[in-house]
Amino acid sequence: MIENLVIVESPAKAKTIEKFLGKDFRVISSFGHIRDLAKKNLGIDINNNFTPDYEIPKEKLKVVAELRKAAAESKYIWIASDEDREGEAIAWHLAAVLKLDLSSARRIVFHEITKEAISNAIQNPRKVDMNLVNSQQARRILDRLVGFEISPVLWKKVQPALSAGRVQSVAVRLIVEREREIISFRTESFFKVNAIFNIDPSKDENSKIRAEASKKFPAEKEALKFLEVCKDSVYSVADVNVKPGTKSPAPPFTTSTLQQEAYRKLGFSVAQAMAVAQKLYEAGKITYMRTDSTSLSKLALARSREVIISEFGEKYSKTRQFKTKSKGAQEAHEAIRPAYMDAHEVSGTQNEKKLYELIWKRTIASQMSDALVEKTTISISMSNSPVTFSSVGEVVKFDGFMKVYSESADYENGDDEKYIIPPVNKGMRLFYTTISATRKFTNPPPRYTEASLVKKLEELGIGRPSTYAPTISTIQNRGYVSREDRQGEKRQITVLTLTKGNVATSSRTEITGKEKSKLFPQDIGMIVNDFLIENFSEIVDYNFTAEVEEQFDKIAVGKLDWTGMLNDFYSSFHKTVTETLEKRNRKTGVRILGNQPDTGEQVSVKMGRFGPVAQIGETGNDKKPRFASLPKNLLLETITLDEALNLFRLPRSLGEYEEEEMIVGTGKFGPYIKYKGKFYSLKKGSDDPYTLTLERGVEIIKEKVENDSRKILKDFGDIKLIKGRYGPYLTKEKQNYRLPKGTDPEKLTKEDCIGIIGRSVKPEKST
DNA sequence: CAGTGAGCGAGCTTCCGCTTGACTT
Repeated sequence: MIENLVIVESPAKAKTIEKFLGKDFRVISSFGHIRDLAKKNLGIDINNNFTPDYEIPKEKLKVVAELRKAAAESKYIWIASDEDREGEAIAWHLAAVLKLDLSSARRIVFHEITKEAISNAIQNPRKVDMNLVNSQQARRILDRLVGFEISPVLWKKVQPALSAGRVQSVAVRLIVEREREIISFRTESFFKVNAIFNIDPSKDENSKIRAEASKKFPAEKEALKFLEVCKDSVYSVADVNVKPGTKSPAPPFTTSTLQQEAYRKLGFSVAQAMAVAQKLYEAGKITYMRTDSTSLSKLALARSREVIISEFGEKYSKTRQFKTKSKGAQEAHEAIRPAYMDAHEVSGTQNEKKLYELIWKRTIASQMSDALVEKTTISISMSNSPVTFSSVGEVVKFDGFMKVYSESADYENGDDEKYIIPPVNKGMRLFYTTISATRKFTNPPPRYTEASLVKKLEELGIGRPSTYAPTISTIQNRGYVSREDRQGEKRQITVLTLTKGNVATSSRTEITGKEKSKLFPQDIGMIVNDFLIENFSEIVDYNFTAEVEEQFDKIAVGKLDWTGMLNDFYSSFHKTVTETLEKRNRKTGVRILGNQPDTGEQVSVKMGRFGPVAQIGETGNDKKPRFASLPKNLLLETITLDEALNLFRLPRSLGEYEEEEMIVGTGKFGPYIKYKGKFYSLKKGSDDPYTLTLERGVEIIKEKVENDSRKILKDFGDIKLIKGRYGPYLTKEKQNYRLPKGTDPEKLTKEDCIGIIGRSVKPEKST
């Protein structure tokens, strides 16, 4: 019999706490929630005041059995789930499942995992807060109602197996609307004038001043005219303005800011950042990684100060506590920080080291002094034009936190390069070295990355630290959006350059529209989004979550009855659901593009059973319509008649090679070549199935054959050792076999392989 | 694995938030 049992949510936390609490205490974990609404059906008795039907999910049965056993063996049970809405609900479910008396259950909370905070908590137990629990029940039930009533409407009116929800549908909406802004964006061009001035024309580069003209010119003609004016102008310094300023460090990481910086600085996907952070957390190297709080424990503040003073000196230290400002933050945990501030680096994989270093730097920087900068602006006047030039330079007088870490921006703008301005005085005469007018283009708004989408969701107060990564997976898994690259296109840039009294015209190429790992909406995402906006505008409104959160907050403080709140919401919501089912037609995103020039048949596109298709002709006529699937880079919304007609040119023959016909087509996995009964994928972006030549086709086939042969480590005839994604494996007659642990693939003989295959029992295919 | 697009319709799909594994061809 152990005197005391403490239940926390996370096993790693349990391990740490147990160390603080002596041998009268046993600490175990519930692994998060232990009960949820029934998996099948709605799980809510609507006609009985929204009574929830809770059940223990199958995968939680084992944990619950262990909890029950431990509870039976203990005299006192302390429920130490997190101090937020979900944590309170977990406490309540634990009390119910372990049959604890609610009036006497010992509910404790602590924000920091320190001996002091924990003993303090043990000395001040309280009861389970039913108002807070009820606000969680309202949240849970509302989400179930929204998800489980709207999704079936989509199955009927759009396509099976689709989904909608308070969080995911807004995430999709953001991406769809951004894409439409990009589609409707019209690029404009203008000429920007940059100059390099010199203090003394006989001297060298050290006295160079880079400046930009205050005026932009709409076209080449005007830009050229201005350069002609520049030719004969006298330039002088009209003003020198020196302004001191300070820069402050960013707060320590929350889940959202960690995901953003891990993407910007390390190129991690949101899911990858979380997986690596989880490893660091489990190894006891960082604090909890799912948090919305920027606050640091007193201990962390003190330790950071020690580290900063010993490494950089007293004047680099400035202890700060940051206030969390994100909407709906619950602050059950600390910010994400190193568990031990004096550990600069950790052992582990490359990614673990890199992410840890980022967390260490961010945390330390947050406790360092402001940087002092001096911003100098020179304005330069012209003798024969009202246009002025200005040059901006920034000098760091004291680096402060910048010694360690600076936050990155989402979209780097490229030409704000910093440089040091040479000393100049007002009235000083300047001489131009070169003045150039360069054609520039306005850019459409940027597409979201996973990380910038998380940032936006957090700003809107939608979703929680534990759901950002799963939400982004969900909207991709449903096919609503897709993370993709784009090659971009070349465009010519005209540059007019004035040097030594002569204007020369040149041109250079730049790439525009290049994208890497950006979120693109898919046709089905756009159709579902439009359907939801037409029929459930309240739910997909950007403010919906904020509005219901306000009500949950009222429930949490006892100012609003939770079942009443649900009733108000549901009565109008459910009416919308039934009306939509009754009155709305199926939505296919159909567009009629025009007619086939030769036959006059109608050409249209729509979402078909197996995805987006182009169609020539109509059903119900004598002549059956012809169909062609849309490739990934064309949207139903923007495809043109010519693009649609083009799709019907495939598959086509490239001619014969060694007396066998080579066919190029496009299928389930993109464009391919079929030759001698085998398929070869075309290179993404560089090979176009419409213009591919026989010669290139032969090349592709040869490359593939060569690549495949490199994957074969050993060839024993019918048995081959292949280099695969998860390490080497054996293959025989299209069956694959794993190597037993500890096998050295270098030393495998054919006999060894036969043995491994003989001993391996193929498990039944499971899902 | 590189297709499919007639119509009927059984039985299935689905939410958000807490937490980690077990396992991968």
